[in-house]
Amino acid sequence: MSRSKVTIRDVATYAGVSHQTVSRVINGSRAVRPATRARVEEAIAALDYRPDALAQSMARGRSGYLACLSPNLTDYTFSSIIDAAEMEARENGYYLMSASAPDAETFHHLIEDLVQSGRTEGIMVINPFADDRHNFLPKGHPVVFAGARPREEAADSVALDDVNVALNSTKHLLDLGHRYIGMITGPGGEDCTQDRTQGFLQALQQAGLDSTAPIVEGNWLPDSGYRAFKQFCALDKRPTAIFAQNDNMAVGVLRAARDFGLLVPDQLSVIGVDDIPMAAYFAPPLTTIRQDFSAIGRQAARLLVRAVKNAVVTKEHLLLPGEMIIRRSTAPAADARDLV
Amino acid sequence: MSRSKVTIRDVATYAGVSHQTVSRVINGSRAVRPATRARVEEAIAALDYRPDALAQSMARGRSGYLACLSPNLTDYTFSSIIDAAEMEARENGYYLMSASAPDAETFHHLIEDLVQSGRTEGIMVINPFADDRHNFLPKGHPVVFAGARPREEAADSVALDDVNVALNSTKHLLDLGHRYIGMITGPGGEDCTQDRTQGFLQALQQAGLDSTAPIVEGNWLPDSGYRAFKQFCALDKRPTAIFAQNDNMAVGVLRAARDFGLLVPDQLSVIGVDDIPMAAYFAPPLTTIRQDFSAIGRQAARLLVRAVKNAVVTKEHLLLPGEMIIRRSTAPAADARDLV
DNA sequence: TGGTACGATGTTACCGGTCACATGTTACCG
DNA sequence: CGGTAACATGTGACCGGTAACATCGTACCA
Repeated sequence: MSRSKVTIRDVATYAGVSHQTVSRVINGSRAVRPATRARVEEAIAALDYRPDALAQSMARGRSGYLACLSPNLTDYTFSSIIDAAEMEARENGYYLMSASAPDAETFHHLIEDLVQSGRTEGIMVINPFADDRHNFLPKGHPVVFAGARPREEAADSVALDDVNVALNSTKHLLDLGHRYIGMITGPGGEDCTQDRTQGFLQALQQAGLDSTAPIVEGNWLPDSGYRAFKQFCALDKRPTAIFAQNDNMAVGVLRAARDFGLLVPDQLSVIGVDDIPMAAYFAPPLTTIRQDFSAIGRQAARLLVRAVKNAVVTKEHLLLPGEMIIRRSTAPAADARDLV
Repeated sequence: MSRSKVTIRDVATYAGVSHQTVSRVINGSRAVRPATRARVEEAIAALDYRPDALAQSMARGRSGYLACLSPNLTDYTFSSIIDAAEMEARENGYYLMSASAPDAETFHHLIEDLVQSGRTEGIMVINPFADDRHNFLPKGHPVVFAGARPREEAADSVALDDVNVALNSTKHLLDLGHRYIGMITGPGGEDCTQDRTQGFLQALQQAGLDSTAPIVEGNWLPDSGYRAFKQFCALDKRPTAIFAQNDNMAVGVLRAARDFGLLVPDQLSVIGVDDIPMAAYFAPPLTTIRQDFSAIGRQAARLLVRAVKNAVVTKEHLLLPGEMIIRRSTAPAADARDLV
């Protein structure tokens, strides 16, 4: 009942000390005699006092909040990064508040309102290079990019080693004897798409294959994988293996193959990227490259906290490795199999 | 450069008015002469002034934040609710900050720190009755439950109409001629599990079947569905259809059936609940009851905002209907088919 | 035993807004 | 033309903490 109105001065009066001493006790200052501390703590308990976080923030000039902007929250890859980041932030004494910005305009508005107004001390941006939104980023404010390498060096970043991941998945297919491999990419403008494409082409080149491999652009969603499959089928020569730049699209391929009577992996190998939780449950279970989303989130939060605390430090750009998870959607190429 | 230090009084001086007039302009008060307003706005632009959100919150006594606590963020059902709630909150002038509380202790601690300290004005709790965490909820503080009916009437709530959803899915199986139906439930302690179980039994009863149907407890995750399938197979008489209380577990059953050489839907029908985005991509595509997570989130946020604004209103308890999505994992029972 | 340093505590200003109220100005009316 | 209402603006307190500095007492050392 008296709740929510009891202030630090009430406690001070009750304990017979000055409000500053109460403040010292709250903040664990050593400069308080044990007896005094005990009296204050007793008063705090008696009055059920809780420091007002807003007033603290105001006085300290630190809000204690970090922000995380992502295109949405429903995508597993985003939400799992955020989940980890939030915990890491909390363990470091910060709250992470996440907001989705489906479009650049919302993004701009959020930056304006979250950052410029001092609500947040630092900001984490997931998948920042899907459009021109990174241009709106505030100068001189701690920023970390998660899930994509930054095009500029101005901020810390944590991302999957996309080039190598693509390189390795493609190599896996090559090792299985596939010589004509199709790829389904993410939207062309995205950094991540470009890196994975680069890795793919690099692997082909290293194998001495010309890079006339068929490439279809998707949008990360299963249905675009489904449609891409149909495009591959319309080609004169159908690829014997498909590298989808994420699991969602790979799953679309799996489904399409089934619908059109093509056996995976016997007639077509499929590999994805991410290792979404359901990957093992499709038919057949999906071979993929696992991303450690949790690590990405935690590292990003850690870098952000660091940037917030020490104004100037050299920027770090972390590239996390992927882990190949071989399930049953990839197999030796039909012609290669004959040789065995 | 001068950024972040320019205050309302700087603007006032620049415009030759009092700080209070600037405050009026910021807040869109009508009581400012157009000419004055123009001068102030000019000053604001010239100085690149942005009101300090913290100071505003402090002075107004309102933080402008709502909190959302959920067991985690990675689960699609949670993240999609939160995503929608966050947007709705934002459209109503609030920020929603979400935090995951995997266990009751963390939950308790978060409540303490987020609510009691005045950081947030209201709190949304997703899936609140998994353990005793709801006992920690603060009295006299706006609360809304999302995703589960509350056991007490003290707060608003928005949830799927679990009883009817279960009733209908079971009826669907009964209509297909199945007479021996197995069920995989969520953890026994959860409200949602209990409601869905109730609907299931109710449907059986209405069909004049005794309720000796085999029931196995799962944990909402695919693997528990897989294991449940094996338990069903160990029975003297194997069910011809399975109602899984969520899609994840249904997917586990699909996978297990395939692994053990049972054809779905020919030899076994499977139905889930949720309609996760991937539901259409399994083999076979999963029949399920769609939950409108977005509506749940938005409604919950709307109720919370309402509760925050008007201290006392009668509590609302919204029950949203599910939508049956019939795909290919359910089919007439083998014996019933013979009759056709 | 006096001076100094340090530990414990109090005092006052301040963070950057908003609020309640006072004051000044303009307009309207009898 | 004086009085009053409505409008426009200014003044000072206040929100609930923290920071910087002042003060006081005591222990230590020469």
